[in-house]
Amino acid sequence: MTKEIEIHAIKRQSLHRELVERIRPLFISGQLVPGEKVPERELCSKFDVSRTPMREALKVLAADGLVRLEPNRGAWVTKITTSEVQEVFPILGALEALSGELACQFITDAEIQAVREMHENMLQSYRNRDLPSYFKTNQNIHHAILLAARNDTLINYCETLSTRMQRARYLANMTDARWAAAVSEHEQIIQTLEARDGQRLSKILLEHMIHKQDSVLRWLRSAEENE
Amino acid sequence: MTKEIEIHAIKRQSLHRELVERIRPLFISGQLVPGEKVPERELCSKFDVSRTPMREALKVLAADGLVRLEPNRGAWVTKITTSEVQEVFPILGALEALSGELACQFITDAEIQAVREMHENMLQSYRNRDLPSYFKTNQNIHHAILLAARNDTLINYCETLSTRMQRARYLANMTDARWAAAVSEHEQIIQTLEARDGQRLSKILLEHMIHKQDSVLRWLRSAEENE
DNA sequence: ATAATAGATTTTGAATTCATAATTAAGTCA
DNA sequence: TGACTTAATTATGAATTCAAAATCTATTAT
Repeated sequence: MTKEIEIHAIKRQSLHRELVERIRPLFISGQLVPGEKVPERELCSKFDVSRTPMREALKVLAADGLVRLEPNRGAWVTKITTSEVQEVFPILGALEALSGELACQFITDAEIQAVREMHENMLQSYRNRDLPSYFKTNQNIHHAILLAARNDTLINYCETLSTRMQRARYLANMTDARWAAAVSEHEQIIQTLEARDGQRLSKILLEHMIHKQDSVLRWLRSAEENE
Repeated sequence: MTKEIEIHAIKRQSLHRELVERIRPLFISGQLVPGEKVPERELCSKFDVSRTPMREALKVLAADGLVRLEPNRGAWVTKITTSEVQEVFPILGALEALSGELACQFITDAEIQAVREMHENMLQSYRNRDLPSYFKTNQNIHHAILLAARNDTLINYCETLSTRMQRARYLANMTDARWAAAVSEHEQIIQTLEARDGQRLSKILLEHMIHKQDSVLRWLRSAEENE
């Protein structure tokens, strides 16, 4: 029996694209801090590229709202403001609601199974009070549902907005009660996904997002106090 | 009585930003045709800029999905495919629904009045069977509602997606029955806005968007036949 | 004639260069 | 000392340059 050889088109990357992909995580990891200047020259030497592709990448990141370009004064990491949070979360809520609706239509049984397993892992992280691990698995679950929506544009939009909001590390500020509530919300999410009840899933995801927004706003307020 | 002098900060623009704003309309006006190559050099000489800011602008337009960058082969105007339409309209629907909901919260009486006037103008264009004028007023109405949502991020997203879809000039293909239905949907939209019924408005806008999607898909199918 | 190859030309991506704006440092005067 | 000027330095934005890739053209072989 001959096995079909899978041919993948050669994926050629331009430097600016590679840079965008490699700089984006720096916002989440905290290496690029909101309110501070983007060290263009430093990034160029770290990635060993000239200023041209780096500046192209910064233009794209600016279009995504991760940096702000001040004419003749360079690029600055955007701050997370109350008004930004109040703008972005409703959008993210509407889009996650849509992703839930679509996911229920298209997700395979195997994928549901995989999400259930992620959920069990997340529960374990919760029991261990392992916040970083909980956070990662949590994200993986949302990402899996998003993928199941089979809509690349939607994936892009959600990820861009998510990245903007993830820079607020609100989880560090989450109360025990809120954490417990989030876990129970997730149990609902999985059950509704298993039942493939799109309408209900979209509603739950929207509420989940509103709670996240509240957490972030609370975190913001406490962060503002401590400065 | 002394009148307060209004001071506006000096708005400095970078070339690439100016270029993005001036190139975007070329997609709607049809000067940049889906499937064709973006004539980089030609655009540079038309706008009298060097390739650097032009290429920066193209990177941003690519992030918006208006052009596709093929490594070492330049930029191409993205085609409007069935799958793209099926991806984008549901997103646009969700976001317009959100904008309707928010608009009902924030819109002023004066703004509602202005929308009502635009609507009357649109009715006149409809009676005159003046499609371009109808199209323009139609857009103005949607834009006014979007503005009333008081959410800049939402405005950006809706406009970007709208631009992508407007390149499909489906209106040329609209049947008389569909045109009449669209007008009556608009009458509902205005009434619901006047009643400030956010829930209902978001539902109507979503349905309106689904009908638009149908029109575009029909247009696409007929366009495919004629090639 | 058609297909294949080699060379010339053009286009692209990215590094470099250069003028200008912004910032910092040094100097001047009250 | 401290506010104000001015010069030096640095950073930024955009034009230019240059190597590599793609495309086009001419030539040769079948």
